[in-house]
Amino acid sequence: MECKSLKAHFSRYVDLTSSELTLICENYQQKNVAKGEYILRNGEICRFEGFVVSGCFKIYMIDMHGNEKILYFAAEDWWIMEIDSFTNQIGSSLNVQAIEDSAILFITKTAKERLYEELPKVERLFRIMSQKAVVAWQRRLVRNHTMNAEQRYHHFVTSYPDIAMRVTNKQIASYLGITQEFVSKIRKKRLKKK
Amino acid sequence: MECKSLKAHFSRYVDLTSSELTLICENYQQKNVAKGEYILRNGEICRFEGFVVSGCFKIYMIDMHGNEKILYFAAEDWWIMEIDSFTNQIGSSLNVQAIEDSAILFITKTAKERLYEELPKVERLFRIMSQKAVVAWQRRLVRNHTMNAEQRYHHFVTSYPDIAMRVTNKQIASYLGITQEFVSKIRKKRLKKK
DNA sequence: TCAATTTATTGAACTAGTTCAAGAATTTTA
DNA sequence: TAAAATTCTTGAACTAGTTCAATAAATTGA
Repeated sequence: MECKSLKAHFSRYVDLTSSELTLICENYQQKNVAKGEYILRNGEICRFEGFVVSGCFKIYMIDMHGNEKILYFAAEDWWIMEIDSFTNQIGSSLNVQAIEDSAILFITKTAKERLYEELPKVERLFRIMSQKAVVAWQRRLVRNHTMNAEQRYHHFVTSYPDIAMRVTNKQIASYLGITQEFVSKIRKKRLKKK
Repeated sequence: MECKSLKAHFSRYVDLTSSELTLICENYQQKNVAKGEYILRNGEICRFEGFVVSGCFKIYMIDMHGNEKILYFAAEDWWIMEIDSFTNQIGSSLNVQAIEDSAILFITKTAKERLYEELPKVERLFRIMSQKAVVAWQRRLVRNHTMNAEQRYHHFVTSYPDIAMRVTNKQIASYLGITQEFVSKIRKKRLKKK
């Protein structure tokens, strides 16, 4: 199976022989997901862990006011999973929806568990990736506390220019925790400057 | 060595025999930290991973305006570490300071690495704990996006009543990402209601 | 291809939270 | 135990960001 990008991704974190990489990747299956399709809905139990090969997803929550709050976007080389729901087989609090025609590689819970047993290095791999994720979430929280909306918008479009071009302003607003209208005003101000 | 609370903490995540627990805990050393003392400063390389036995710490960053931004408080049974700095031996972006006379159990990088080799279950343990941490940071971000300052204050004091009583309002304000003055106004409003 | 729907823009009125300043209360230090 | 330092409180003026409403632009669907 074609799983080059996943192999490259894993190799960034842990040294793996090519037979180890093959063993790991044998557990992943490819799946195409059409734009608009959900691969996980709030309340469902997450039975897979996915890696984006192509396309883009939004991962969001519905807040207490019924509004969609985008937690993050997942394009090529990003993970889509609801760790809590996947590990503990409890209802998911997140929704994962394709915002482009996409392809993912996914692994089931059973296969993942077998893989952890078969190859303990996989524990290390996911430990390291999770620790990286913690750092990233901490940094995002600090950015939210120290930067104003305009600075956060600027940070987003310069840090993730590819994503910024592929998603709507409304979605960027939701991700940044501000209103669509305010994003529009920020953009107007930025256009003037140039 | 006395390391009951650490053993109990580990046992919550992975099933470990008492000899495994003992093996793990042999790698931890106890240390007393006086109020005000730093166990890690911005720029230093984090050479340990700590677990709070008693007392309380604040983990904070200095933002672009020179202001202290508290990322979290760590009291009994919480971890104090700078994952990024510890794992990659790069300069820390965080400061960790005792805000009460405290005692911690800590492990050095060398001991931690040996432990991962000796007992692969430790990889799993820290993988699971990191994954829990990711979920917690995600939830906090969503709370920041969906709740106003008053609701966040309320959430904090009801979720962590013990911490709320031990830290100053200024510190709570920093943790919540609002001003000290506004916390004062929220408190006034809440007192009136009762 | 055209109608329907969603998204983007704009402005005016508003509000949650900030800033500044000054005095009161508490904590720390010597 | 007094002096010094920090924290807390309060009010007035301000501002970043919201809300609402209406129109324009873009996207989607049959």
